[in-house]
Amino acid sequence: MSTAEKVAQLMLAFECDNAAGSVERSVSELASIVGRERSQVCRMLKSLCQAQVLEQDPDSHRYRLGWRVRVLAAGAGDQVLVRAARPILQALVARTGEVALLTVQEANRGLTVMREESQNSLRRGGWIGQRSAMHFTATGRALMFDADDDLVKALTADQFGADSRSTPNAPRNVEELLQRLRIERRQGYAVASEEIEAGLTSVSVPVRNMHGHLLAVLNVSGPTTRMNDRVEAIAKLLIEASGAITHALGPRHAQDREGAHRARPSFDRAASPRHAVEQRHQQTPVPMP
Amino acid sequence: MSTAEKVAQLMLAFECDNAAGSVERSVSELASIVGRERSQVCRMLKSLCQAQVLEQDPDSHRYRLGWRVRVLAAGAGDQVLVRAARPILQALVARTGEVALLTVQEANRGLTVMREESQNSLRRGGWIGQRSAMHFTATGRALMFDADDDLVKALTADQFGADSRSTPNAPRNVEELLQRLRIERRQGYAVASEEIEAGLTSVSVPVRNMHGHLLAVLNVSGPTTRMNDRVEAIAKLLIEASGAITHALGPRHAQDREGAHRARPSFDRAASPRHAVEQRHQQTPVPMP
DNA sequence: TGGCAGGTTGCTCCCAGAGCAACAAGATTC
DNA sequence: GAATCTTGTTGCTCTGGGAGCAACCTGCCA
Repeated sequence: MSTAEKVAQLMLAFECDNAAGSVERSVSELASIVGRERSQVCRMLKSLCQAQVLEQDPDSHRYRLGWRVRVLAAGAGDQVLVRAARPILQALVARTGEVALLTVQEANRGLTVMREESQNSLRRGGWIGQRSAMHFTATGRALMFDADDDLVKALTADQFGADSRSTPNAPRNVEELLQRLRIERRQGYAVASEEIEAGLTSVSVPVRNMHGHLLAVLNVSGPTTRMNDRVEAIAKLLIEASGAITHALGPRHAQDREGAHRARPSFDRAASPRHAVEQRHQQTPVPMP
Repeated sequence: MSTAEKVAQLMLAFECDNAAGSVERSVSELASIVGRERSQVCRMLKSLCQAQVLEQDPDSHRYRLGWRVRVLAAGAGDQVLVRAARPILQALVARTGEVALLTVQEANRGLTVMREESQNSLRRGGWIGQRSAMHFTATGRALMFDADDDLVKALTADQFGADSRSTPNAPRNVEELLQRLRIERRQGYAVASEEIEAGLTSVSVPVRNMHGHLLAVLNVSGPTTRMNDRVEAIAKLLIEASGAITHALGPRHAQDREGAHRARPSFDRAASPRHAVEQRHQQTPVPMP
């Protein structure tokens, strides 16, 4: 492993792994996370402080990510998507009063990359950095709207049974999942109750570019009690919102890998890491409602 | 320079340096920015892609920051401050219809770390990652509200004349600046017209913790035509908002370095890099309005 | 077709990172 | 209060990985 990867690994050890956030880590803690010597980690941390990427609390000696990382992130990811999605997420929050999320695919998980909430919405329901399972979350299934059966199987192969947080509502096996996906594809949105936490319901729809390529998933989550009789209305809003993002992206955004148009920003989807699952989606441009 | 610093330097080369954003860079470009060999940079970039920190466009071969960086940033900086400030910035946007910013101090510059805008506000006026001069911007001067004259001189020593973007309204020398600061301290807020762009007016107030320690600056910017007769009203809103943040931070947030209270997150202010200017502020707890 | 720019890879040399041990300071335990 | 443990940090040595050069390949342009 190269030093650059080690540095990256060390920085990524600061990722929020829950909604609480507030990541401040000690040298020993980090050393055990990345599996390296304390001395090593200590020196590397000092270098990163030098570079203003990290900051160290003078009292507790613990480290955390500096402001510059926050600045960096403003330009991270697919900027066209980010800029198109932001106001639309805000509008969704304004109209529903619930939390709105944008999630991209990372290997065989969903990775939530954007969140907007209203001032009086509950501080619950998905956080930036949350990894979602593919089979028992609305977002995960919406990410698989364009996947053929084989790909669905590959993406969820190791997940059934593994993750115990699934509820009785969740599909028990691949067949149930495929059946559920067929229904949800037809209706154009996915729903899951008790997805992340008990009493939480979320509705998800895919976001596509103008070539029909699935880029991300748009999601609204709220307490089941508030959501129950609004699911369809919210789904309708979400589908409109998704279309609005597609429109805002413009025709020049990305294209299928096969397409030879020479547009500028044209990354696939999320990261495409060295993972067992090859993420080639079936290319079925779905007509925009 | 250690490899870790080089890696950091390379990542920081992706920082947005203007409002346009969209940072996608080629190997050669990056090599010239960090002043190193293309081959070197190329290998380092590949490692960072491996770690999913960067992504490479398969067509153009250019690199950009990945989604994981965006995720990282959600936990970067003073989390307590970030969480307290977010809803208050949103409220300011809602009430004024203009852009609201939060800026911390980084050496002898202001570094804007948070931005909220309304859907119909102009896409202008400060971006995340913007560096502000201390003397001819409202934000810069608000950052110096607690600084004594010597510190002000030190912070702005190399800036007069150097930055040609200053306008006729700007203080020409340290004396004028000090005079202006005295007035602005008394009224509790700083104003600057044509600060960032022509036709843009911005109003700034300091944000403090409950110990009176200056943490950041809150700012609202808009077109001069819309701002002109609202400056005082907006300043009043800003001062209230600043107080609300102070309140939201809670009594446990930080303390003066001298204070021996054992609270948890207690970093000084922004980054405190190896810079010529020692940033020790005069400790004059200013009563909260 | 030839030249050029830009991304990538091979190869060699030597510097910087790995590992160990030790030290200082604070926390914890007896 | 002494002993012990934990944790952050630094010295030192050795070797593996980063630096630098050159070459290769591809797409672009004249």
